[in-house]
Amino acid sequence: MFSKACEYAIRSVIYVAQKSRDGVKVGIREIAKGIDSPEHFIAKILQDLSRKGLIQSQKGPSGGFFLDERSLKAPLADIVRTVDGDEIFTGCALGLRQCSEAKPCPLHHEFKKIRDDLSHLLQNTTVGEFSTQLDKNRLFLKR
Amino acid sequence: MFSKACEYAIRSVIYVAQKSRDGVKVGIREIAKGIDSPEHFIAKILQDLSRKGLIQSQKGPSGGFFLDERSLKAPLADIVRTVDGDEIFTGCALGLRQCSEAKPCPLHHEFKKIRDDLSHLLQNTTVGEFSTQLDKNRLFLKR
DNA sequence: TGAATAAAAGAGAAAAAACTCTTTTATTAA
DNA sequence: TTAATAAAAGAGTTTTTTCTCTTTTATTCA
Repeated sequence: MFSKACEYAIRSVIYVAQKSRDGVKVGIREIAKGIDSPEHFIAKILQDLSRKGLIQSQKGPSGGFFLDERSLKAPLADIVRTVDGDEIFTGCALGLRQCSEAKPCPLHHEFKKIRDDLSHLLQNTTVGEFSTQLDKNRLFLKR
Repeated sequence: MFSKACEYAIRSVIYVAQKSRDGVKVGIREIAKGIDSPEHFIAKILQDLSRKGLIQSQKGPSGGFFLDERSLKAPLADIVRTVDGDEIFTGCALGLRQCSEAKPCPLHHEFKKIRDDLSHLLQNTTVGEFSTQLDKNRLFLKR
């Protein structure tokens, strides 16, 4: 469904969101431990998200990653699109480049619903909305 | 969503299904042209499906691939499961190994619906059911 | 029976994705 | 103003996926 990079990106950002709500910046090592992922790999991914403004960062002592108000309200779709492109939102299930209403692949019509549901889910879910449930151990980001 | 191999597999099998309805066997070169895919690559994939009985084949002159009655009625889910495993049917959206009702990832509950819809679609769609629409150029398998 | 045909099998090469390690740059605070 | 810290950047390696080429085996039919 999503690439590994994208899975890590979503988990990282949700992890950072939770910490940010308490005004805490968090280092890459802690994020890696918090979501059980390869440290250097997610470093690259977060650098990318940072450059694109989906996550904030600060260098130096007491630095780390955090999310500003705006980023906390961003939909997960933004993260997915940045890491994986919009294949998942618009691509053909069978890989046809020109699949469309006019020239549909065999799965086109049925698949549209599923893709749309997925799009809406990702578009209507924000990065910051899981903090409370994570605090209460009703949701998990690792294992 | 699906791997390239799986996309080609589905397109190949649907292509062969259409020909099989007319009792025609079809060679790998024709399939490759018919679905616009790399010939040797799909050869491997079809060999695998053949070993597992999801497609039939015959060597030698006037040989080729075809589908028997049973295979024509098989759900697309069988093809997907054979090529890509059942990650897509049961895997966690965020890549957690132990994601479950009891220990859900942040997307678990919402995602379940989408995954279930996808499962049902693939389970209720048979390999052979597109032939008529393909004949009428209402559906397409390449480009 | 033997030449032609077509899938099966073997053995890769190329490209992409996943992951690692090292060096550099920016920032803080003592 | 310097030592420590932490992200950014650069430069890989490893693994997986995608794709290719060659040889072998089975089958047909002339």
